[in-house]
Amino acid sequence: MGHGDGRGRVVSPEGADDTGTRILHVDMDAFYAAVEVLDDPTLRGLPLIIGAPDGRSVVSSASYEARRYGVRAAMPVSQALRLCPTARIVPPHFHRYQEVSRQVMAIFESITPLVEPLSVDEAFLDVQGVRRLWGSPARIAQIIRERVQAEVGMSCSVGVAATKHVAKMASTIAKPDGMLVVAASDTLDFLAPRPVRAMWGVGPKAAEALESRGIRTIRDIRESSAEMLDRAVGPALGARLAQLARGEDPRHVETERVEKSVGHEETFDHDIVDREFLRAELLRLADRVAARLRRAQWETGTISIKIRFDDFRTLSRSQTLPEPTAVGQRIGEAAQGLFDQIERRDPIRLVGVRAENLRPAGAGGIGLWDDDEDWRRVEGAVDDAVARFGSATITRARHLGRGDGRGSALHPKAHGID
DNA sequence: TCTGGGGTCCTGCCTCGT
DNA sequence: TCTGACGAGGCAGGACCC
Repeated sequence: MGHGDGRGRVVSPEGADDTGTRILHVDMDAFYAAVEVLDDPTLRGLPLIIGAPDGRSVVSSASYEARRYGVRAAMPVSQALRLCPTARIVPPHFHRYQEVSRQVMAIFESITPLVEPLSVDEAFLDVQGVRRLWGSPARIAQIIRERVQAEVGMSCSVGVAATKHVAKMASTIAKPDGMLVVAASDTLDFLAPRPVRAMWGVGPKAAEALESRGIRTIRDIRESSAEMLDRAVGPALGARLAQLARGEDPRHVETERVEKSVGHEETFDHDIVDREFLRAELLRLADRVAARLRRAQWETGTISIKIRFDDFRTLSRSQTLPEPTAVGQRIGEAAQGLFDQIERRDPIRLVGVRAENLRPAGAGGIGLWDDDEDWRRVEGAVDDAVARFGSATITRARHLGRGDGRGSALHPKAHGID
């Protein structure tokens, strides 16, 4: 296993025992912040908060300098600034993060074809079949760290283990800029003392449910009965945790992933009561969803909407369509229909539209759509809303409006939105 | 203090057809 | 013809992940 390198990092030594390992979990360190530093080196060493500076935005990522003040991802920006008043707020540049992500993933794929990206900044690699080419898993992990640093200019942390779950936990412990190798025979000793909250899939609720029954560590999970775990977190999660606690994880590295749903949602700068405006917003979101479906050549069989009220109560409504579609108008009408059935009239802070039950276009659907007609209708609805209210929120809605990949000033990419 | 946006998965309840 | 059991699928809500 690993040890500190004298600079507070966890780095397994050269020649660490990696017997029985084959999975690497590579996680970029404070990725968004690191990309911003890459593009503007004057930011290096500063506490950075990646997030929109105004409205109701939350922290997307923070540099380690900001994390020292307690700043964490998903924290409201206003709260982060109270903790670290000297932090520099940098608005996110998601397209740039995708670009750098492709560079990093290309390095992984030059090592092994078995790469499973989990998000823009992390991936699992199965290196079992490329040991002759590159060396042992621990050696490959070291090569990856060096190449990412040399070719992209950023640091990453790597966990090396026999299973995905342990590799992921190891990389988390190794952060930042570290590497931790857990030999297969060390797996149970590695897991035993760790808190249940460190397990993948255990969030605040599940952790509380387990801890209230005296189950605090992974060893405790291993020693708990199936019935006890079932009562605490339900049969599915209970069985999974028991398996992971025994060091078993049957999941392979999957290179193919099929999207199961596509959606868009938006939180307003201020809560909205006006139903017509909200209906227009649903239409706009539906149009963006439809555009993405068409680009991917998918159709949707089920539409769902999400509504969040000012008190944060959230509800969803869904409807299976008589025929699958990728037409913005049909998706929008379904979304509006679902919205109209909601009786509660309190101010609303968020609306969302999601397409589920996806299938390839033309596989029995109606297969007709017209971007221009969709767009004219959305534009008309937004125009109506602007004429009636003229608020900043509506102006923003107009700018975000066209999601079909055409247009110029109204093109979403002109505003950094995909 | 005041909580984004994009997703996946699970659970419980209900309806419907057999 | 009525009734109950059962499975499948739709729907709503929530936890979790990055």
